[in-house]
Formats: sequence, C-alpha cells, structure tokens
Amino acid sequence: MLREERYNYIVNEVKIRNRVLLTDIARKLNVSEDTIRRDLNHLDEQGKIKKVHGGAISSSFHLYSYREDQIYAHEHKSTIASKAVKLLHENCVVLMSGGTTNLELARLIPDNIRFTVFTPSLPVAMQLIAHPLVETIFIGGRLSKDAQIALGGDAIRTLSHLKADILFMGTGNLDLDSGLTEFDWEVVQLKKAMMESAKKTVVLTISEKINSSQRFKICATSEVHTLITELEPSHSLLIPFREKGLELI
Amino acid sequence: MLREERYNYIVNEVKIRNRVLLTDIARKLNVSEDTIRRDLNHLDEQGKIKKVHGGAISSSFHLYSYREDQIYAHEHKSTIASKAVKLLHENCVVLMSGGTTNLELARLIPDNIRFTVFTPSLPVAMQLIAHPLVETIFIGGRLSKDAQIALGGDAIRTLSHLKADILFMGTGNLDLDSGLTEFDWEVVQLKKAMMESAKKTVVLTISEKINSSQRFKICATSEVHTLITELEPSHSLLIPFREKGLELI
DNA sequence: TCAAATTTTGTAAAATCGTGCAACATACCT
DNA sequence: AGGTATGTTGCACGATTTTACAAAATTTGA
Repeated sequence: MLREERYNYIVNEVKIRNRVLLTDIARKLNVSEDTIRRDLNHLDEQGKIKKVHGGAISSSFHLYSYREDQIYAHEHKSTIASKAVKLLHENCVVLMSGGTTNLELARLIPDNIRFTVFTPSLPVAMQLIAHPLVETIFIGGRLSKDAQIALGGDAIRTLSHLKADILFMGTGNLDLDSGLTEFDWEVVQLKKAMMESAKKTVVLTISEKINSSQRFKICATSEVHTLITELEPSHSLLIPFREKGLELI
Repeated sequence: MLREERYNYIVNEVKIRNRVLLTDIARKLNVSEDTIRRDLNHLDEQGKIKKVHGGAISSSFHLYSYREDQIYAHEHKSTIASKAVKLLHENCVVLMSGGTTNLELARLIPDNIRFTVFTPSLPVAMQLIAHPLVETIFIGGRLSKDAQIALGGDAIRTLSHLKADILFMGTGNLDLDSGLTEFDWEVVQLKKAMMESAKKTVVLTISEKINSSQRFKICATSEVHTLITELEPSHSLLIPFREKGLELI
C-alpha cells in the first residue's frame, strides 16, 4: 500500500462521508494508527481535510451535520450492509438508492467481484468508482441538496428504460399497515420508479425505522421481497413481517 | 528488453491499475530497481505518470494531488477560475465539464448568485450542491473511474436535448493548428456534444497546455469563443489566438 | 475530579532514494 | 574496421524517508 493510495482513500472517504475515525482507517488499511495520524496531519496541512480529535472531517463546511443517533446507528448499518453484500453475484445488475446504509454497502463490496450498478446517489457513485471492477452508471437528474441524489423527471425517465435484477432500497420507514413511507414527495416518486425497474426489492433498514411511518407512501409491505435489519430473523418485532411473506435476513 | 518497452509496460500498468510498486516492476521485467527508478523519474518528467515513494500512480488521478509543481499549477487554476466566475450572471444556464479547473470554479462561485448548472462531473456536482442557491442537474451515464465523469450514449443523449448559455470547458490541450484536443476518445465525444449544446464555449486552461496537442481532435480553434488563462491577454503566446478572433481573459 | 482514549514525542528498524562508478552496449566518425 | 563519444545498466554506499512501537503528555467525557 503506497502512501498516496492512503491519501486518496482518506480524502475520498472524507469527501463521501464528511467524517472518518482514525481507528477505522487504520484497521481498514492495515497500518498502524501512527501512520494514519501522520497522514491526517499531512492532509490537514494541505487543506484537503480538517483533522480533529479522533479522526478528520471535511474541510469545507457543510450544510447538514450528522446527528448523534446516526453515529450510534452506524454499526448497525454496517451489520446490515455486510448481510446485503451476500446477495451480490457476478455479472448481476443492481439498482441502489441513496442513504448511509447503501453507502456502507458500496464500501463493503469485495474487490474481486464484477457487476453493474445503477444509482442516482452521488455519495454511492463516488464510493463505487473507487472499486476496481464494478461498472457504475449514474442516473442523472436534478440534484437534491440534502439527500445528494438525482430526482425529478430525468431520473424517473431513465429508470423507465431499465430492468435490474435487484434493488437495494436504503432509507425509508417500514410499517406493517402503512407500508414503506418517505418524508419527501419527490423521493417517493423516485423510489416508486426504482421499484418498477427492479425484479426484486430489498429494503435495508435499522430496526428503529420499523413500525414507524412518514407522510407519503411508496408501496405496501407486501410489495417488498426482502427485509434486512440488524436483528435476528427470529426477533419478535419481525414475526408479523415474515407472516406477510417477506424474506428476512 | 528495450527501454521503450519498459516505458510502455509501466505506463500501461499505471493506466490499468492506477498504481504500481517499484519492486514489482523490477522483478517482473528482470531489471534492477535502479533502472526502474530511472524510468519512473523519466516518465514523471514527461508527465506520463506520477512518481511517489515506493512506486508510481496515475497522473490523471491528480484530483487530490499535492506535489509542489501541481500546487504551483493550482494557483494558476485558481486565478483562471476567479476570472471565469465573472462571466456568470443571475438565472443563466451553465454547462460545466470536468477537470480541476472547473472544480475550482465551482468552489469560487459567490453565495448570493442563483443560476442553473448542468454537469457530467461527479466532483463538480459534489461541490455545487454545497452552494445554497445554484440548482445542479447531473448529466447521467456510465462513470469513468479515472476522470470521474459520466460518458457514453446516455450522457450524449441528455446533452442533445439541452441548450445552455455558456459552456465552461475544463481540461484539454489547445493548439493553433490542431485545435482543441483530448487523449481519450470517449471524452472527445462527450465534449463535442457539450459544445453543440451551448451557445458559447469558454475554454479554461493553464498556459502549459497551450500549443500542445493530444491524440484526438474535439474542434478547431475558431469554434472556441473565449479563452481564459492565467496570462495577461497581451502575452505574446496568446496573440495568434486573438488574431483568430478569440476573446482572451 | 478521574479513567479512558487520543495525541505527542522520541527511537530504532526497515525500506527507499540519490549518487558515483565501472562494465557494457550502441551510435557516430574517420 | 577501428576508435571515440555517448548512453545505459547494475552495483555499492551513505543519506533520507517511512514505519511501528513505547512512554509521556494531553484531551475527552462522565
């Protein structure tokens, strides 16, 4: 591992995630924490990132800060993503929505598998082009400043011409009666279109978001094929979903 | 093994893998490490690759680079970008290609101006969505791993439906006779399409890239409306271009 | 305030780099 | 062909850089 590769990795990671932990990078790149510390110092001097106690954050100020619960939920999301990775196989065509869980999924894709991903999410796309084999196609459109995804007619039109093997749906709330719901109407439109463009819909969500609902409905629970959470499939919270016919992982 | 053969091997390897280790090449080609070291130094001076401690990485992957001479060039790019900003006005429709100069331009846009940008560049789009007022539309398509832009039919098709007031063309070499040229054929296709979708083409380039050319031609010099470099418009290097009718800034 | 985590500082081992030099090959000239 | 000039290669050596480990100092959060 060349030093410059670490630099690239770190800057890229900060760009995508807005924050990185020193210990995470050290473990991921298999070098000592001291080395990463030196890297962070150097990149800070270059102004590429801003080093802080315990890691680094983006040097350019950002609109939205990460909430406490999001940091807490990160390990859950990582668990979920690692389960989702197992659904990938050589030469499959994947559709990925936005959200931090999907971003984590993109990061965890093994280096030696080759397939194609369509996504309207800017961070997910940034993460995917760092992968040596995955072909990434960005679904263009008007970019939402907070969700960092393409929305609107262009994106939906592109989706209508496409059929993917599997859709990984990131955020969203799932409730037995209300179904899959979202806060933003335009996001709902996009997700509806995504579901129609995929043979199979896999919802990735932390258990917090189960049995809660938002303003607008994307689809009924029964239209989701697979649900991946950090809980064991036998957990009592999930039993009603299994009875509805969802595959649980 | 001829020296040129080694050169080709190394450049090719860097192009494919984005990185090479000095020791690996030496072992693979059965020559001493010193020889490879000399090769790397030479190729670095030619700008074909970027030599780093322990090996080399792709020079086109210079988005997050830090080398002295590139920092020097960065100041130029910043100068150029600040000149280009003045061409923006309220409610205009802008098309931006990729490259670090355009990225710098995106960074320097004042907070209080509102307009619309179309771009196929992932880094430029990331930068633009941090702006409070600018509406950003991403031109989707297959993503190039090294240039980090959308290429191919999708992108070109989207461009064909669109007419922008002004196009900021980032990278590329400009020569009086050869015109505007590029190394990569697919990028050439994209840039041609971009030019057709804009009323006016503004080329942003550091003076290093003037009077040099690459493999493929995008257009003739006369088809460019405005040229922005870090030099004064009265500089002798630029006089022939003014005589061709280009506006110089 | 205390304990845990993180940073700083110093150090030693390993890897890498630059340089001079001799051996060899190639190009050029007579 | 012979000789000279030029360029290339591999090796040796010291200088420099990079890295990991350890101990002390500092910061963080409860």
